[in-house]
Amino acid sequence: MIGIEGRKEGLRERKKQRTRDRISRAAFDLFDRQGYQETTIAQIADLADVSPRTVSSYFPAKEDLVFESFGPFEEKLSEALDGRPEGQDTMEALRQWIFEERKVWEAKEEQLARLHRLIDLDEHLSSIHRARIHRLERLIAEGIAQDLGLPPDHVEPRMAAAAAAAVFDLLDDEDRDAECSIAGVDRQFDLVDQALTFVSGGIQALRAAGKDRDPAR
Amino acid sequence: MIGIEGRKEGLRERKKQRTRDRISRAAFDLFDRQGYQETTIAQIADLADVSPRTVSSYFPAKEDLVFESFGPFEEKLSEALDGRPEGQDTMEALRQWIFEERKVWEAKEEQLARLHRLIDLDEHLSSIHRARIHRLERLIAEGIAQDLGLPPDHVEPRMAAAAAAAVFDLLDDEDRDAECSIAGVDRQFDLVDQALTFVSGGIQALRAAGKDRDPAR
DNA sequence: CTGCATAATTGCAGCGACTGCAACGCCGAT
DNA sequence: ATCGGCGTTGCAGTCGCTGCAATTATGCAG
Repeated sequence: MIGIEGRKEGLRERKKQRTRDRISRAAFDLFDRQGYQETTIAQIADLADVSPRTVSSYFPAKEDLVFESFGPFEEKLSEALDGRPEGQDTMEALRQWIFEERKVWEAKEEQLARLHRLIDLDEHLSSIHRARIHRLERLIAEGIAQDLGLPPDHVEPRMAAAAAAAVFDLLDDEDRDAECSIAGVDRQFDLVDQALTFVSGGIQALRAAGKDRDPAR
Repeated sequence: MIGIEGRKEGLRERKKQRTRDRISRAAFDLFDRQGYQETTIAQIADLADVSPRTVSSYFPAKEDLVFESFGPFEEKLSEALDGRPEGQDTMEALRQWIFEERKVWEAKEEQLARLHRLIDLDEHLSSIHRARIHRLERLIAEGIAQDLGLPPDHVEPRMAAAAAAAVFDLLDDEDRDAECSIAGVDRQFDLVDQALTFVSGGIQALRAAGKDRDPAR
């Protein structure tokens, strides 16, 4: 059945990928032109030259067409935080991770801008986007709680994580304003740095000040 | 045509309200028993003894059945922040508002707990919930930005607002663990106090430290 | 009490997203 | 060339939701 296990898994796979791309492309084309809600699966199928059933089988939910483009965000952050070097705190790991990912984001800059504009325009998409960011926030909260030796649902780690997770919104906003791309990238760098420093400072202060109060929770 | 304009608008209104309640009750009954997704509009209609069409006309979206129970949250917070006394900062206004609302929440404690458990169990509901909280966050961010004399999309106000908005999650968690209701209420008080103090401290520190750096954005 | 204007409720037809199932056709390993 | 399996498709059906038009209930004027 299988020749060499580790083979490129051949022509079939590639064709499948191309179909997936065609569908995705068609979708964004229509989304940009008519909006998300206004675009039907049937239209996408037409433009991609496949049957509607096929679209649904590649992308079980219409939203998947949009959010797949972000890539496996959560997993990546999770790995980055889990695999951080001994002694490095979560905030620093987060900062580093963002600067790593920056390269990827720059490459997809234009696409990301489109994406965010799309999401902003649709309430349903916005909701999902919020939920996704919240999941990142939870990861960060876990990390910080660990750093501070507190239970993961403790107050401060969660406040700090919320603040930290807000950098993603900041970055998203930069994407949205596509024109800023001149000095944009460097400003993003500054922004993140500033923001995360802010939060770290908060955590420090907290660590010192919060000791005399018995921990809630 | 109209007798006394300012009348209680009478019996019709009351009946309508009762119908709305019946539908809502039926819905929660089924949601609790079978889950949100698993419950169909038709079932709700049956149990409430109305036609499916009627359910949809009272609650245009299925989710509305769930989130209406929260009341006009956003509007209330917005008013509270807008109408805060001269000289009082946003954080303090928020704190006060939460302590005001606490009475209302206590009254609906059990219902809120059900609500949160329901929301946690369903991805779609969770998304919407996140979006709702995010809207509160934006209100807070605006307020803080005003306090600090910064544009509303500036870094620090948003970080601080994110942290502040996280108190809602804290409160929600308390609701979720319905058993804690013994010391629960007071602990909520403590929690909020602690949390908001934390954020306020952050803002103070920020105000002092951030002055020498030119404002990003 | 009667009739009437208005409002609430309903049924119906239809759209769009999505799913399970079964058939069909094409790729590629043998 | 053949055959097994996978990608693709069509079909039928479910569910949420909407617009429209008919029907029923309600409250008020006379």
